[in-house]
Amino acid sequence: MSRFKDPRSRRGYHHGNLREALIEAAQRIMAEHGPESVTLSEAARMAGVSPAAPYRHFKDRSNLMIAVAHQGFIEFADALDKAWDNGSGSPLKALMRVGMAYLDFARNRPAFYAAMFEAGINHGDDPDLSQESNRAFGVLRDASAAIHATLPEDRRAPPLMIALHIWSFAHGIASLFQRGDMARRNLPVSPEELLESGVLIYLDGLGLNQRD
Amino acid sequence: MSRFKDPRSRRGYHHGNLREALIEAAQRIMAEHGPESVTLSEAARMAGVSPAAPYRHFKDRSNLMIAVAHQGFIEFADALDKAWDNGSGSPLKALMRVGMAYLDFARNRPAFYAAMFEAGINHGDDPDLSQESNRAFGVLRDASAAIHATLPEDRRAPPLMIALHIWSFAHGIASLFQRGDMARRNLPVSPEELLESGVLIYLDGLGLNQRD
DNA sequence: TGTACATCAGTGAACGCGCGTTCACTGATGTAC
DNA sequence: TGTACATCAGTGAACGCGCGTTCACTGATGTAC
Repeated sequence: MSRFKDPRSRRGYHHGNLREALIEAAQRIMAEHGPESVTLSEAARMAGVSPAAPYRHFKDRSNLMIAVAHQGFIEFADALDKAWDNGSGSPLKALMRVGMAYLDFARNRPAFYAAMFEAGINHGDDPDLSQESNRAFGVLRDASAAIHATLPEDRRAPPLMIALHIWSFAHGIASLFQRGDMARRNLPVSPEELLESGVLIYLDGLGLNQRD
Repeated sequence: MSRFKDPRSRRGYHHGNLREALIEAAQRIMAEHGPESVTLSEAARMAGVSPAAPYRHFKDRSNLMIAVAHQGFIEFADALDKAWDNGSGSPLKALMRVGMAYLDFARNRPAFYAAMFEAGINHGDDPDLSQESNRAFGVLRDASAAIHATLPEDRRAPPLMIALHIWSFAHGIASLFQRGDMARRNLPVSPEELLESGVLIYLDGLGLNQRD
């Protein structure tokens, strides 16, 4: 796969993997020069093909951006699911792993993160996109449901609400402190510590027995 | 002020208020066609001046975007401060007002919100910008300190940490559900209810007496 | 196993367009005296 | 109160550039027989 990243490694007339190479190129452009710098021409150049070639795979620029977001959600959902690991360990530990995976993704895949959440792409428009985004959220829902099952009944919030709370919290931390702008702010704690402490306080408020 | 929004209302050779008119125009372009569509030329056109005129006020396009973000943070800090209202009512009520103002701003000023948080502008680069952004966060810090003072001592978290938690939470909800992409998701609750319920659970975890 | 053919995934030249930016300029405004 | 002058904030024409997009084309690949 990585041999296609280098234009020089192309052999012959057909690229063989152009679609993926263009997504990869778009992602690199975003990471290095911001989302606004992504153009079909530049992506074609990086992939080592003529400027007309991308039109075999993408109708236009925005189509490419949607593909980047789609790929991002696939990897995002995979990462969350791997962290979840079918809830191994205690529900609390599993939930925390998912939260940390969320932060990791925002830090290590800033271009994907931007395409997914900040590029103004309408998730409803693309079924594939919303399917993957639902899969990612589904992991958080599972993790929340597992936590929910351990809570005292009189203080239970609906599991979906718990999932939305935690998703929002993780997303806020990731957006504010894990990338670009504010990441350099002098915080007294790391984003990871911020997430963990906040979630623990929140779960305390739901009556979680911390020794679970 | 609003008479400058309409190019036809210009009288004479000098615009008289071009800088503000360009910021206003950039904001409208962002709201209608996204951040990527903002160009100095288009902003000039909307303000009714020649494409060279903006260069009297902004070095380049990114300079204009920074000015938009700056103006956004001024209005954002003002809105939070007004909601805070010197902590009138109970600390809890005042904090909730600030949180709601955060969501209101994201909904009603999407162009500002995008310029402030999603346009990849480095806050550290512009002292004016970071000053206003600090002022906005300062309101949340004050509100958190007021809450902190009412908490039982054995469970107190540092007030700064409380502020960071609540900021992240509000920001996550605003980013995910209050604008564009996900705003149309079928949520069982409104963003406002989501914020309020989450904050109440969180403060419960800190031992807040809900009758305060 | 070879050949004919259809299909696919690229080429490369060309075009129109709008943006960013510069330039010498000019109309309007403010102020010293 | 008038006048001279400096300064400021615009004009409008021009340019180079790179992008998006189209077009007829061609090399490579796969498959029927």
